[in-house]
Amino acid sequence: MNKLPLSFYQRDNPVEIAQNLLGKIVWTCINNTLVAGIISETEAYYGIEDRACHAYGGRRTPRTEMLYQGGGVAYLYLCYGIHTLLNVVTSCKGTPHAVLIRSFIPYHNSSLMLERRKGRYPLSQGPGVVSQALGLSITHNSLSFLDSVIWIEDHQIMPASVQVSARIGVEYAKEDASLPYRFIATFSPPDLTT
DNA sequence: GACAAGATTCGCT
DNA sequence: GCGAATCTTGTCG
Repeated sequence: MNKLPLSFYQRDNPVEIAQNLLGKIVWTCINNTLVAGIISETEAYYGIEDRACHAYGGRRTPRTEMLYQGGGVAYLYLCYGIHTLLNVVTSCKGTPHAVLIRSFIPYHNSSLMLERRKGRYPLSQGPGVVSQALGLSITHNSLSFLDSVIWIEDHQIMPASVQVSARIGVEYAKEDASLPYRFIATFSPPDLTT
């Protein structure tokens, strides 16, 4: 097992970490059952300077407090009252940077993901869908990636190519909405599912 | 205490 | 392609 160390998360640049997370493997063990996926799409949220970030302008509320706790924990929140979105908190204590996991490629136990998705496809594309497939809900907010039921490993899988674009669904962030903070990886072979 | 809006998904037209 | 679903959070009074 090659769990990512705290030093991976506590670097200061979430854009770099968002790119580095591509090809890493995210695991969850919920109800004593393992599932895993190869991270294939991420978005960076650049703390207080980023209008799209919940902590823009240094805002501190009960919800955003999590973002200030220092890298290496999970930030999950409910979007549109329906969907749970999974973020990786990065940087050090006091700096509210985060990376949103938007999609992954099923790597282990895709049959359980299909069950959790109620037979629907896609299995693991889209931020709300990612949380469903991994079995996560807001009750898993604040969990540590170093010592809990969710963690990320490095299996030395490198993307074959990486596409960069503007983030999705953040039009309200005005000029920051067009920043190139979204990263989409393709792999070779394209389907590594076990 | 009330209200508007949201880092989305799904089903139907 | 469009609109409903659904509820927490943040802001304002």
